[in-house]
Amino acid sequence: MILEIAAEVFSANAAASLADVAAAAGVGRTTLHNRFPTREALLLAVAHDALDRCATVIQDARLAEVGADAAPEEVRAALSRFIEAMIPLGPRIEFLLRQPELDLDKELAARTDQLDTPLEEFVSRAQRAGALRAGVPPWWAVSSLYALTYAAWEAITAGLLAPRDAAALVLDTALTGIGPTP
Amino acid sequence: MILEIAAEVFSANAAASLADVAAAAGVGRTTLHNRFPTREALLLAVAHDALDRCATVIQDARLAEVGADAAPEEVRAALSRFIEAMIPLGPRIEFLLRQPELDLDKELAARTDQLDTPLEEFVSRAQRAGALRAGVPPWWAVSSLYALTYAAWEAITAGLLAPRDAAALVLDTALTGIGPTP
DNA sequence: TCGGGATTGAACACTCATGTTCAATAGCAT
DNA sequence: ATGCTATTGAACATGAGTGTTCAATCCCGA
Repeated sequence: MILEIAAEVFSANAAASLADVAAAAGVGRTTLHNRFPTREALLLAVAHDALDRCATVIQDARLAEVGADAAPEEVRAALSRFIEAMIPLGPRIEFLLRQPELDLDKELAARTDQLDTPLEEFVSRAQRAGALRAGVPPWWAVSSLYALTYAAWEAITAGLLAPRDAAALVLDTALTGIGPTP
Repeated sequence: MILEIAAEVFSANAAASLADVAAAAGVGRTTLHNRFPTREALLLAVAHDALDRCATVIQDARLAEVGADAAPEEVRAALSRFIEAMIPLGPRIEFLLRQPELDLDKELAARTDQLDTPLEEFVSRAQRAGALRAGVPPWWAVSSLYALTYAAWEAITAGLLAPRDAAALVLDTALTGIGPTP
């Protein structure tokens, strides 16, 4: 619980003090120090929690069940599950994006890479199945998905997009783009 | 010159000290203080410089010349000009993304909105011309373009993508997505 | 060569976040 | 009720960044 609030506070202000975090979480600053001895420990804990949630989302989307012979509808459904579940993680993704110092941590970097692997393999299989376009580098497909999902999250916080519509919009844009219907 | 370096330093570490910036820029800390009296003044100057460059890019892309009767090739060419010119602004866009406190500045927020307007109008005209798909909200088309362009910039810095290939990749993904070729 | 503005390093006071300690308190299980 | 643990506010020392001042120096045009 503290970790989610900390993610939000640090997202809104990367230089927020621990007193700010404690106040936002409704606990004393001493308590915060008891659980996370240093500022860096707190930042790492928030980051690992965020990655934990991403891992869960990827698991729950059951991308691994989609084989190289899957029908396009299956791929679409799996992607939809993934996007739908990623969107609520917006504040945590925002935190990871806005704390570039964390990129220097080897363990976090390794975990991030680990998260991308199943996604890229999924894309690769979907391409062989003809459900995603061949020729697109899997890492780029994954990057695009993340980028569009994050853009949707931003639009939601800006009040431009209804949360219920977000996943469909991202999926549609990712799959068919914004070009003319041929 | 100082502003570009400052953008890079603050992108790599949002909490960088003014001494860090001065050292990276190869000037004394006193000189930095002479030009930008306070830290906030420096941050605002960097942000305004970034927005200035974005405005120039948008001008130079000559989106306004593309009317509601433009051919798809014209629209594609204009978008290509825009994306191509945006990519070198990567560090500055990164700076704007990673300094959320700046969002609180009314003037900056107003300028950001002003920048989006011509883009959204361009999208709107291109949709009427049938060169972009109707039904996609113009603000979302613009958001998607930004998101994909930024993703490409990240890929470049990660060494995954050749700078020369970036614009074509973004344009292709934005227009036709990563779904199967129908 | 000379003069003036810009640049610089050093030093200073000030503020603020951090991390620590400690005694008081609250909640909870026995 | 009793004892234990977690929580809390207060206070403190420390370190780091900020903004200021000033004298020394550099650079460039006159």
